[in-house]
Amino acid sequence: MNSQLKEIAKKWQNIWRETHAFKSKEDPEKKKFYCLEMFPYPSGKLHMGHVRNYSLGDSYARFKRMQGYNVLYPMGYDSFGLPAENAAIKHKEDPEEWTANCIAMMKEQQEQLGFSYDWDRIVETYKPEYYKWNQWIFLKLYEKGLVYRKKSAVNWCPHCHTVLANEQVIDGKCWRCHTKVEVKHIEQWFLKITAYADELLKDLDQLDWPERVKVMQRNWIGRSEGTLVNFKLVGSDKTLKVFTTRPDTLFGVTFLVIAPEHPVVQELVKGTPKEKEIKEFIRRVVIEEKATRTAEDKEKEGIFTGKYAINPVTNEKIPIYLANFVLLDYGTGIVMAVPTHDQRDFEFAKKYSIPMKLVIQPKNETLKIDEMKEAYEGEGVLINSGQFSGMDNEKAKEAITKYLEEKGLGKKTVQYKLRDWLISRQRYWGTPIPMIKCPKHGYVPVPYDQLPVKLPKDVEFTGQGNPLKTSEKFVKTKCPICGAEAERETDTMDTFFDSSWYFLRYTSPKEDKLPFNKEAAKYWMPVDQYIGGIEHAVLHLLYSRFFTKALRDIGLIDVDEPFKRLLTQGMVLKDGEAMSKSKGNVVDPGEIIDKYGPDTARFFILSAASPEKELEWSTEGVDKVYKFLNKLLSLSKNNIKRFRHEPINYETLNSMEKYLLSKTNTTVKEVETDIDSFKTNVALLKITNLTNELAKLSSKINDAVFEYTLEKISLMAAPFTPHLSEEIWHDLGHDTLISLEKWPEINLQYINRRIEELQTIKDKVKSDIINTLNLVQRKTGKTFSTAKLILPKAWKYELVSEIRKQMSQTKNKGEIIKNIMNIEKFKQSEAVQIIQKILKNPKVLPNEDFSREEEENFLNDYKEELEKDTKLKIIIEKEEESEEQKARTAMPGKPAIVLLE
RNA sequence: GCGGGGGUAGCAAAGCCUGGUCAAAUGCGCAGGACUUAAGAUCCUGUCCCUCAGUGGGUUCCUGGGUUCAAAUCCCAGCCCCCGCACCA
Repeated sequence: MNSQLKEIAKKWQNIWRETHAFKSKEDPEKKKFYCLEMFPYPSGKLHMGHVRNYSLGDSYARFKRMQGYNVLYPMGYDSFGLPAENAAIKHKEDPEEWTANCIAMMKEQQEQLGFSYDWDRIVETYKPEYYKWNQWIFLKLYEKGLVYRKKSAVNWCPHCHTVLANEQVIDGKCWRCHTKVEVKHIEQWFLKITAYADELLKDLDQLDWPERVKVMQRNWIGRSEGTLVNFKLVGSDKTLKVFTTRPDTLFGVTFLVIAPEHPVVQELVKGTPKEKEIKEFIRRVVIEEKATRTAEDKEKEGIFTGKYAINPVTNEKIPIYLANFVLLDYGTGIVMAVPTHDQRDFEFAKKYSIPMKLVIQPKNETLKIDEMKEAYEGEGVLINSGQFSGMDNEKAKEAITKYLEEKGLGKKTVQYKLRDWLISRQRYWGTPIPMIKCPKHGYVPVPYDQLPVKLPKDVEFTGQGNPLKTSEKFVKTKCPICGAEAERETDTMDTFFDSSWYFLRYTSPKEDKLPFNKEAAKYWMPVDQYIGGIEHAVLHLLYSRFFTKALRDIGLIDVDEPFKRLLTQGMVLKDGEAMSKSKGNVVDPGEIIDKYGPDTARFFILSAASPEKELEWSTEGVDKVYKFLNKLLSLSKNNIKRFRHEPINYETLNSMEKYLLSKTNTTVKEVETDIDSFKTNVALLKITNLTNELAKLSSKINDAVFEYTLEKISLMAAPFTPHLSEEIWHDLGHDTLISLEKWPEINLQYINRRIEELQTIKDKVKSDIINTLNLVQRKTGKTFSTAKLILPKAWKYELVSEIRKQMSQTKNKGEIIKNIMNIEKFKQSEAVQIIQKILKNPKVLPNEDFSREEEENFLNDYKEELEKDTKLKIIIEKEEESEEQKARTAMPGKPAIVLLE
């Protein structure tokens, strides 16, 4: 018994493998469904986060398959990256071997869990057959002008010995090793993601993604509309361009501030008496790390350049400062300062005693410069603003911009926070950037027919510098244009390049003419359901969107967005904390599978919490699931003789059988919608409930109904516990695979809400009898042998129906009472009580029309069971119209109970 | 500061969109019972307060208002918590 679930799992996994059950191919006749999880970095071992991710994806893929979709559900490995290289440095291992090993181990665990991947489509990014196409895409992007080289201040991680993209710096620290990043000024390769800024922003609206992910991307792209204003430099014909979102405050500008490292500064101060002092300031500010410089509490520091500019609308001469808070890479790196209406400018002006000018007056108060303790950033009416005075400030934004445009002093413009994507990495284990540096021709792309540029094997891993540089064979090459001695680029690509299009490769993983087959991609794309962690909200998920748009413009695909629907799954916790080695609270999936088998692990991780929420790992919970699954299995194993495939004759069924049929069908219906909307935990709960009902009623129902119900349960459970379901399906006498079966259709004729309702009344009656018995025996010391159940008077049933009718017609309480009082057959004094009870607490009003006979029949069917459970003789009686009843009879739907000695 | 998500019984967690079978699913914990030589497992029952042999009454779903015959659910205001972004001009 103990290992039965495990054995079953192995058995069916083998059968799936041998029959290629989950092989997928394009079929224009069928509706496709592309279900995908973020592919893992192959660390060698699965963790619970993986298990959760893939269990969610697999159950969904299986579900869609059962719904009749042609499902693409692949798996691969994001297998370039630092761990392999670090292993090479530390243990002298070959990164390629190391990686292949890790993949093999990981794949084995995934297979043990029974995920229904089409393994023939495996994609491994470290293989030349894959990264060749990275290089191909790089060159295409280069042709499109989307790749360029630029010297700039970049983030350098001293621990990883490489540069990082902006997206990979979190709180001034490296996303991988959490080392503080440093600033370096070097020339690097960039991808022009900013060319798609507007589209990346706009298309977010059409995505079925969690709102917070969309918000994070919106923030990251950071679009702001504003105005570019030209300020003339005094004593020169140069102009300084300034970006502002507040052109309405232009008349209040009393100084300009420039980022210290702005190139124009050198020019500005050259040969002036202040030159030395300013250069000192720049050095001090710029050398400081980026992180501390942009910290919120950083003291605002500045220095006067000795130069002046002209405010284009007032023609006033205003001083030019440098300050540490102005960022070179946002806007133009030059800011116009309005101390009265910007808090930062206000503080700066106070500190350096720069004059202020009020240009916006709020409606409810009157500001005076001398009394201001902080800047006024709200709305108001313009003052001291020439022809614009008196205008509402929001209107003035447009009016002043228009004025500037007419006079050639500025123009409307849009700014983004999004920066271009720096993809150079000074590490070995990545895709070589296919460029060659010729002394004569500069950087020259490697011709397409020379791809792939393979990673050399003759490199040294010292932990210092880029290992690629140590391979002479790799570095030394010829210029493709002139044939002269030239050097290969030794930078490799950011691994996020690999993961930005891998989902396309799955559609035709063996294609060798292009990165992927256009027709296949056209059929399968976009990914209908994508599942992964929130941590990629602005990394992988943004880059992939960019690639999709770029590849569309290259003409390879015709979709705008890669991932239609996204689920970000919650973390798996232990004792309220994330599992981590340092905390020693890691639960190893391998051990769990080994102990309980894959179905238990899958079922638990899917049922313990809703998918997007955090999940608390619980050993007791796993035990419970294990017991439950064993119970389900024995429900099949112990009843195999009952599976005789006899048709159900509805008319002859007893109440319990009818109840079970009804419950089964409503469950099928509900579970289907629950799974579709990823209420996986709720779906499993309902399946569990039905199974428990079946187990409870097992001996009281006929074989046909038993078989019917178990079959539906096995089908509903198939996406979650596929091995167990296959086994039951097999026990039931089918020779097909349940994994490839259709989702059960519901039989509306079997659905009878009334009978389900009565079932709950029956349970209630039983507990009422038992409770009453216990209580009365304790209090009176008497023993009882008989319980009389008294069904309320017939007219009460009619009364309830009448009240329902009235309530559907009017909402006026008084009117309802009056109408009913006019009906003579109801006993007025009691009727009023009932009506008032119902109106006060409408839940006592049953949904369906009641009939006393129906209820009586139902209770009679259960009489035997009640007698057994309560050890009392049960008498069911009707409360007669004339009879003076001692027991105050309950509302219809629930009989009164009288105990007899 | 901007934006997103939340606050439900001892705990965890459904319900809220689509108001009424909601004193509120389910799980854990706790209590009682059945079975058992016993333990375990399993099953049943109870678990806001009061009362009663049963119908019942009272007070609950962050706080305060509102809409409605009827609010955990809809609307308004406030408090608190979590997350993302942020010297962005």
